[in-house]
Amino acid sequence: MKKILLIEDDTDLFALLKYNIEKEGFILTGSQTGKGALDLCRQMRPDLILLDIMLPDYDGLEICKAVRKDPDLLSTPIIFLTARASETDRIVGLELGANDYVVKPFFVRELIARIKLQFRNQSSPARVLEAGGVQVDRSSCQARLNGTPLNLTATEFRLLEFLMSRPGVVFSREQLLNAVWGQDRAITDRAVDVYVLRLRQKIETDPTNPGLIHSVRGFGYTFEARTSSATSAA
Amino acid sequence: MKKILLIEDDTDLFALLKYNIEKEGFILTGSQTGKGALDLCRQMRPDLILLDIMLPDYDGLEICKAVRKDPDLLSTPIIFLTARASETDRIVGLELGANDYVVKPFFVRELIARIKLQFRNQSSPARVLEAGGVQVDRSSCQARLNGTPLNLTATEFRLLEFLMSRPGVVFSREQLLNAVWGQDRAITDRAVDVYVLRLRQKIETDPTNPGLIHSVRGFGYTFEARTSSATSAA
DNA sequence: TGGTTCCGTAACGTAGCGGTAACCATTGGT
DNA sequence: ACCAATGGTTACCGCTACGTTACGGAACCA
Repeated sequence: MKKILLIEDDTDLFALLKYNIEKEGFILTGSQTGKGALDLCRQMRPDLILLDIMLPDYDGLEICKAVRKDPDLLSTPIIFLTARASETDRIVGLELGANDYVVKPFFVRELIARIKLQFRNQSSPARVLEAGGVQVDRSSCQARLNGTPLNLTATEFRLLEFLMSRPGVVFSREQLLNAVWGQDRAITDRAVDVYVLRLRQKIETDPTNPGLIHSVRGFGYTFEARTSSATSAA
Repeated sequence: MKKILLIEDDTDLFALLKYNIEKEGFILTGSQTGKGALDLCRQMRPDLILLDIMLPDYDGLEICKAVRKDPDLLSTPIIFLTARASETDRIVGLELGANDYVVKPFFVRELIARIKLQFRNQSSPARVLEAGGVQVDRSSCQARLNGTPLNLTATEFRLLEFLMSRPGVVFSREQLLNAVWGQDRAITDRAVDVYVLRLRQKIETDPTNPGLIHSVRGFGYTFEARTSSATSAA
């Protein structure tokens, strides 16, 4: 189930939210101080962050900024809890990457609705990915190359799916291990190389394809369907 | 500018929203009936849809469903305007692909904030630095000079990225070693010089460029895109 | 139990990156 | 004008990072 991180210093509100959110079936971890919040984030990798903007020791906006700078947490949705409506301008106006906010006092059901909204919208992006003649159907776990089915293994599929979910973005081996294999697995990063090789052999059979999975020396791998453009390494 | 489609039957509210939304610089087209709304959508391809859930002739939810089925409109964000808080459950609960909602009566500023939120979230946080014709894209680990890709090696890229992250700030060789190479590495500071040279060769090919990486004698290096102004050293 | 598929590691070859050293150019002080 | 110090430039070689192959174990199926 989805993991939610709640950062809120008010003990009463914290308890209230914890009770109600867990009642909805989410797993809630919380911090009542801003101090350890960021480390906690990196550790638990929440699916969503509820962030009080006014913390005794930290500004919530600072935590938000820090999260957006961390490549691993970058796409984690953040919902702000703010005390005054006037603060919404700051939240929205600045390029912080806030995904939503609620103004105190709010109905718990309102917050729950917005949490669910985030998860809905997250999963909405295309059940099927397509680029460079490769189609990945998330619901049937089937990949096709120009219509003909590819026989990918589970790991191959997840790797391809993850790479294709953000075309052009370079992922380090460690990021790929975390995303595809899971964080705790003790796995050599060279395993990534082997799987990239296997994927390449399966999806780049077509010689017209200029290459879809690109190595970026010193950084990692990226998926990109290039039309016929120039070289790129970096 | 962004085009917004407003579907709302209440004449007063329609006028109020039209006035305020256009004041924010958005282009607003509207329909007071649900009937032609879908065709209007296909025609104008709005960047966002504001959809009243209670229309005299149509259910707003039906329009939403239809939009989500149209491949061209599928990813257009929809914000619902709903009369009762109890309706939010339907909006969120069903797999309609609503992106957000506001409950009437609402503050106009609240709606405006949520509109902006949609547009912000759409474009994932800018991970690109730009100055003096040089663009550094952190997510793709690619640097470009006036659009044409530069072939930077990993170290070159990180050095350029770091220098450009704080334009005008002078960094000592030691600071650069710590930031780009890591703290523990035992490396001669002259290595920095070599990499600055290599960077210069790659990004200052254009003779119009007056120089982007500047040496500050006795101190270190700085990145600054100077128009044509005078130099200034410590 | 045997066979097959999948998974991850180990090992090897190679291209080119990375860092050093050495030399040259420039600056600045006296 | 001289010298010292700093920075620019070049060439060279070790070694890292990656591609690739082969192998052993685990899981699955019949």
